[in-house]
Amino acid sequence: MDKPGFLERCDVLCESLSEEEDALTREIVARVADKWSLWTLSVLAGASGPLRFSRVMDQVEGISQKSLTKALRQLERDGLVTRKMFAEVPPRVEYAITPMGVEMLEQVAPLWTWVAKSVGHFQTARSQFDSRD
Amino acid sequence: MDKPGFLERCDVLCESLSEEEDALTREIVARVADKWSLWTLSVLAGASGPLRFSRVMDQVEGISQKSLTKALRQLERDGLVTRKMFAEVPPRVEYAITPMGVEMLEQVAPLWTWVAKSVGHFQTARSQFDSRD
DNA sequence: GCGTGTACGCACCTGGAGGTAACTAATGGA
DNA sequence: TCCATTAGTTACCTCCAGGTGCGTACACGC
Repeated sequence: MDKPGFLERCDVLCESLSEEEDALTREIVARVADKWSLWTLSVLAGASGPLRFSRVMDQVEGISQKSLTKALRQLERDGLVTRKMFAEVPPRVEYAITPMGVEMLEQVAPLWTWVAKSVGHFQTARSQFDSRD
Repeated sequence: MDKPGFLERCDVLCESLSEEEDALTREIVARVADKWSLWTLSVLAGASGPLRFSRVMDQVEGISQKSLTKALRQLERDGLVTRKMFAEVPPRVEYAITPMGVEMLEQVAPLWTWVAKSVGHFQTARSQFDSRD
């Protein structure tokens, strides 16, 4: 079996990263699979401009206030989203995606579409496995 | 802000999936971020052939027996890995990556390398955020 | 006889993710 | 006067990932 392109590229890259950088890389990649982060980001990407907290919450169906707050904070901390507070009452806060956030989504898209396209393969693989003794 | 390519493609794809297929898609994507699954898969990809359980465990540094068993079972169930048992004592079991597993890694590679390449951006974004009042 | 090696399964423990519900502060409308 | 609104925060609870450690079956070399 040949060493696939994945390893050729990644081994080299990973060796050049410090332990701290490696941990951060894993953390960022992990965010892709987070239940809410990517969904939240894609809602902001799909909007025609900044969105208020409650507008985001409407579109990310099923999310709780607490989880949305947390997801947005993390995205903001990683520079994928901006947060703008207005000194009004009732409070108004607007969130927008950054160029970095857009770039991130673009990187995830091929993987996502491949999985969605291959969903049938996974279903049959699973049912085959499950119907064994 | 323009609707990025991610959504153009994914919205269409996601609408054509049943609720069950959509859940499965999310589950598979989540596996990418799993602490051990992808690492395990890449070890099998990098080997020149099938590997015994303990050989995999040597290379996936820090994993526990329990977690490796679980990761391999999931990968097998999803058709990304094959498991061959030999009726010997002491027991021998060999794991190998499937073509589907290789394909999966190839899809993940660009994302991973992009993140690793961008790790500096994330570091500065975080330290900026953290040094605010 | 006795330790060694193998690929687990099982029981127990811990931390973190994530849900619900209640509280907040100031304003404008009924 | 009373109430809804908004973007949180906090307390409380549950679930699950994942770690540790132990048991196991049996052939082999010493």
